[in-house]
Amino acid sequence: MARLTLEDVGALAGVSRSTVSRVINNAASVRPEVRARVEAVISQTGYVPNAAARSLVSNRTGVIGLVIPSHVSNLFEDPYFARLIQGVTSGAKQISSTLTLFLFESEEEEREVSPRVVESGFLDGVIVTATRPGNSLMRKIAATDLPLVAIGRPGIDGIPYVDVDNRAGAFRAARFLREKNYVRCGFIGGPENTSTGEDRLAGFIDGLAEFGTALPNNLRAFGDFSEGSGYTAMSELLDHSPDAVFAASDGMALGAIRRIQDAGLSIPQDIAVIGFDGFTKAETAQPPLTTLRQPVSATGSKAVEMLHQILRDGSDSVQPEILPVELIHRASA
Amino acid sequence: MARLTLEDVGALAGVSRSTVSRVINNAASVRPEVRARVEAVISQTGYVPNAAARSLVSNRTGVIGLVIPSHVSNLFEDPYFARLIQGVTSGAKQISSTLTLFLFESEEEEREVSPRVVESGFLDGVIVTATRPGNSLMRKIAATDLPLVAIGRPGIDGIPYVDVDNRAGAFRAARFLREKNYVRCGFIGGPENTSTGEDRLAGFIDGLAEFGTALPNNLRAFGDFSEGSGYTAMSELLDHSPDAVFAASDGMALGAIRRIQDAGLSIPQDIAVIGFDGFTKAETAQPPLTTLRQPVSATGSKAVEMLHQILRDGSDSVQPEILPVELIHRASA
DNA sequence: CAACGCGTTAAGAGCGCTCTCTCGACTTTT
DNA sequence: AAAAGTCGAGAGAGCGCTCTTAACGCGTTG
Repeated sequence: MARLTLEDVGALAGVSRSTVSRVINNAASVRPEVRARVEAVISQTGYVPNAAARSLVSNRTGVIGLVIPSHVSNLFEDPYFARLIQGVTSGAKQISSTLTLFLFESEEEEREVSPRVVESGFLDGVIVTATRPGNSLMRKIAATDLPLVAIGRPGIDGIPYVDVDNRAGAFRAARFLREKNYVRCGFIGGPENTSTGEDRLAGFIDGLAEFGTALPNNLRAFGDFSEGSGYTAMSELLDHSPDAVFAASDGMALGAIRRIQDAGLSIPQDIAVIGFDGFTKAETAQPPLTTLRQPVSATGSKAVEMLHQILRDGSDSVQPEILPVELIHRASA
Repeated sequence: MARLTLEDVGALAGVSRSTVSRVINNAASVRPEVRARVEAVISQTGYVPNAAARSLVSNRTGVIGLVIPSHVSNLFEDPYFARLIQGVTSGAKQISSTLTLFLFESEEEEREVSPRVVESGFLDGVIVTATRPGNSLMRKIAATDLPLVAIGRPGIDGIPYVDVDNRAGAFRAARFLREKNYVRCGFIGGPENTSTGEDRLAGFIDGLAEFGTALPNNLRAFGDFSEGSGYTAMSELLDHSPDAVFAASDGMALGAIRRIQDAGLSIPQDIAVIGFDGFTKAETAQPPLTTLRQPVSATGSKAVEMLHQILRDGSDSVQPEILPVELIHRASA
């Protein structure tokens, strides 16, 4: 059977196309009895409005984009993105939108696809994640009038964003370690040119400073959030005998644990370890990892919520949101 | 500035709307000199055709859906899906389509969203993954005329699908263990009502049978592919003293390794372990995991390719594709 | 030189929907 | 009881595009 149109449904219900349209859009000015008749026909026939026709005239597609830039493509296996996508999906469901994913694997791809993404009117708005300050993709999107929400502090003013309180979390980690009287606290950070990397470093330094402690350069090492990079970074730190380490991701913390154990040292007796993320793999680690749990899924749904608000009320109405992180105390520190 | 239309571009180039349309769609019958003039205007103005208007008339949206049913939502953090999504995305890029994600968290959601997914004409086709035989969502989609490709053997006849050769992989694992003279080979399987679960079990049994060995019931245990479930399943097997174990996922293999080590036994001396997946976490395990590497990303892009072929040539033209898996020999077996 | 064919372009219709405008029927007001 | 307002529903326009059809110039042919 060919697909039904509004006109067909109207004919079947003995009303005009306009009336059926009104019923579907829950508009007023339809007698309850007529409405019921139309609804009956709709549910019997299984009529579903044509999305393209609808958005052609309404300029709304019910589609939001989630943009994941190329520089994280190798990190995409990190559960972070899975959770984020789950959060965004569930947020999208709330506002009866669907999610389209823009996953770039090279900067070249970013350049090519961008006009199509942005200009075709195919999207109601986009969420850009894993930004690095000055990311060109974000800058380009921001330059258009496509509604935009960033996940993580964007490098550009005036862009609404959701972030977790990386700074407070790292601060908390430092305080926790100092209160337990660890005196040589090391740090394994994420990439320095990311807001997440910067904030977790800054928060940790501040937290130590609260106790009059500094973070010497030789107790800092950096990775890319992955377990392998944590292992390598820990090797560096080991030369300077820390008695505790705060890693800016659970993955790196796990790498660090492995490195420490490979050195024949035990956790937390010789070196305490704290991670950041709160993923399941932190629970089942040996020893279970003390970590700062960030609400990843909530970040995703919050971003959708903000986007929805912008779509409704305009972008002036929204403020950045900073979601709290929580210290989970387990055996590793 | 308001968005340009074909008409505007035509006016700027001194031609009609139709000609501009022809240029954009690379149709014949446009004089090179006119084409150049139009293209110049397009690139100067940054004109991008309106997606909704386009698909209203052409009945093509350039959007394909990836459906991930509810029963795996708790497994979504498994790198499998990340890789699959990467594969699908890159396949979609090849055919200049975009990917929309349908991620369900409950069966109720599956029911509600399904008409919208399927009937609105919003999708050119869908890829349904992680199917269980008789999955109602798949059945429902198959009943419509929306082009469909399954990932993993679907329970329904006539549906084109891509799968990895689970059976041959498991067969290979059995042969590998028997050739190394392990005599009490245990099995940790996935959910029994999944095609993946079934095939890996059947292949393993066949492989053992090749050497005249049976797989007794007390050397079989089942999990849900997750690490925790592997740990639990291994506990059961331990009571029946296997000297080798084949786990139907790397996650479960890692859980099994942990369980074996917790029992004070060593790998592979006391018990050999083989996994299935070939994910990075298998490499960095202690000991590194021997496993069957399946081409997940390729599975995703292959599925898109098949869908594209169906879109072009009709669904009669495609045959199921079974992608090979590869034994990666490491220290655990 | 009229008739024809061909390549190139314009004009027009129409995809399925939303939204404004209008009109008719009915209710309220004075 | 007539004028005014209110509500319900239909007719029509038009969103921006593709595709069919028609027209137009030009060279070729009998």
